[in-house]
Amino acid sequence: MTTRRVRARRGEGALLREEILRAAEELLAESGTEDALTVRAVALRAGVSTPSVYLHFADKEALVEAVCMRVWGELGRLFTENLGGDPFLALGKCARAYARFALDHPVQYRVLMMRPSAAPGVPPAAAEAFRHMVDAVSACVRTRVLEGDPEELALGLWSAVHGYVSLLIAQPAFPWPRDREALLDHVVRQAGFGAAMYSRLPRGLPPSTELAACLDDFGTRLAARGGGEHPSA
Amino acid sequence: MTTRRVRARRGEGALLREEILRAAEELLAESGTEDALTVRAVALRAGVSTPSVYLHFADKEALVEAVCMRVWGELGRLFTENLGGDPFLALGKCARAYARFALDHPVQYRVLMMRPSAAPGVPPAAAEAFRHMVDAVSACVRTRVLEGDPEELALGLWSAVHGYVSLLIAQPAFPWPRDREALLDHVVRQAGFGAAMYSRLPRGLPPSTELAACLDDFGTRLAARGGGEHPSA
DNA sequence: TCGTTAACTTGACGACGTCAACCTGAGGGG
DNA sequence: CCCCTCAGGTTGACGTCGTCAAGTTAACGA
Repeated sequence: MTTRRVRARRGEGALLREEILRAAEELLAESGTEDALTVRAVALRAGVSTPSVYLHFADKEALVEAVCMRVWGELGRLFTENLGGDPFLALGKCARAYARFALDHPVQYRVLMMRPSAAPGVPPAAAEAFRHMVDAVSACVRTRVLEGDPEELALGLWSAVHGYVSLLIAQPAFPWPRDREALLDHVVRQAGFGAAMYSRLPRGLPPSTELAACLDDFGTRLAARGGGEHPSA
Repeated sequence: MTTRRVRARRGEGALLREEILRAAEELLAESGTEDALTVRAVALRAGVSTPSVYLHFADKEALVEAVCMRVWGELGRLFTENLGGDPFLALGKCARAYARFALDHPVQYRVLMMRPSAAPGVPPAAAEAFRHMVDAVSACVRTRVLEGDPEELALGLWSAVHGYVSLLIAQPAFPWPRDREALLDHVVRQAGFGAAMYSRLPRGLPPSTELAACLDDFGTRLAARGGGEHPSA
C-alpha cells in the first residue's frame, strides 16, 4: 500500500501505468465514491510520488478516462458472453447483464456514464462495446422481431436500460420496488417491447379507452401462442 | 457583479440567500459547466465575501441542493401545464416537455440527476414533481390504457425518458440521430407502449419470428381503428 | 447616545491538480 | 572495472478549492 515502490528497470517504465490504473480501480471500488479518486491517493496507493502519475497520464481526466476504458472493456465482454440462441432472448440477457453490472458497480458506472465527457469522439473500447449492442439488435432485425435502423434501435434500448439503472443509482430515495430482479424484468421487457412496437405504430392513435381494448386483445392473442420460454425481452 | 453588495438591514439577512441562489443559477447557466459553480465565484457574483455563503448554506452541497430544488420546481410546473385532455396524450406531452427541458438545460439537468445525492430522503420539491408524474399515470390507469401500480409505472416511464436525455447529454459522441424531435417521438412512444404492453405480456414468449408476426398483426389492427390524433405516447 | 447583536469580513488551514527543477541508479561503452 | 547517460523517478512550490475561527461594522431599541 504505502510501501515505496521499487524503481522499474530500464524500458519497463510503462509497468507503473498498469499499477496506477489498478490503484485507481481499487480506490473507486473500496471507497464507494469517486471523490476518493485523487491523484495523490492513487499515487500513494501505487507507492509512488504524486507527480509520477503525470509520467503516464496527461492529467487527472486522462487517468479517469483510462479507468473508464477498462469498464467499457468489461461491458463489452459481458455482451459477447450473452449472445447466441434466440436473438430477442439474447438481447434480453445482454440487457439484464448490463443492468446487473451497473447496479453491482454503481461507482464505476457513475464515473463511466454520468461524467462530463471531455473527449470529442467515441473511444475504441466504447465503440467496440456499442458495436456488440448493435450486433445483438441486428440479429433481432433479421428475424423481424425488431424493425428499423439497428444503431438507432440499440441507442433506444441502451437508453431505456441506462435510464433505469442510472436513476436507481443517482436517486435511490424514490419509491423503487423492493425486488430488483422483478424490476430488471420490468425494464427489459418494457424496453424490448417498446422498441418492437414502435415501428409498427400508426401515426394517429385511438383514444385511451379504445387503445386499452386493443392492447388487451393483443395480450390474450400472444398468450395463446406463447411458448414456455424463459421470460425475457 | 463584482460591486460590493450593500449590507442588508436588520432582520433581512435572508435576502442574501436569494441573491446567492440567483448568482449560482446564473453561473451554471452562463458557464455551461458545473465546475464553474464555486463557492468563491458565487460569493463574488453576489457581491459578498466568500464565507458569507456559509451564513445561509451549511456547505457547498447544501447550496447545490437548493439550486436543485429550484429546478425540481420548474419541472413540477412543467407537468401541471401539460395535464388535461386524453390521459395517454397528456402523459406524452409531459414526457416531451420534460425531455425538452433537460436538453435545453443540460447543465442544470446534470446537476439535478447525475450528482451523488447525499440527502437521505426525497426533498419536498422533488416529491411534488414526482407526484405529478404519478397523477398523470394514474389517469391512464383509470382509462385502463395502463395497468399496474401507478408509482411503479411512473418510475418506469421516467426512467425511459431520463435514459434518453441523460445519455444524450453525457455521451454526445455516440451516433445519435440528427432530428431531435423525431428522437423524442421515438423515445416517448417506445416508453409509453412498453409500459402499456408490459402488464399484458404472458410469462413465456414465442420465438422471435413468430413474435414478429404477432406484432405485425397488432400494428395493422391498430391502424385500422386509429383516429387522426396527434402522434404521441 | 450607547450597548447589543445581526450581518458580514479577514485571514488562515489543509487538500486538491499541476508544474519546473532536481535527483538517482541501471545498464552500456571504454 | 569505472563512469556517463538518461529513463525513471522525487522535491518543493504555485494557485485554487471548501471551510472555519476570530474579528469588524452598522442598524436598531433603550
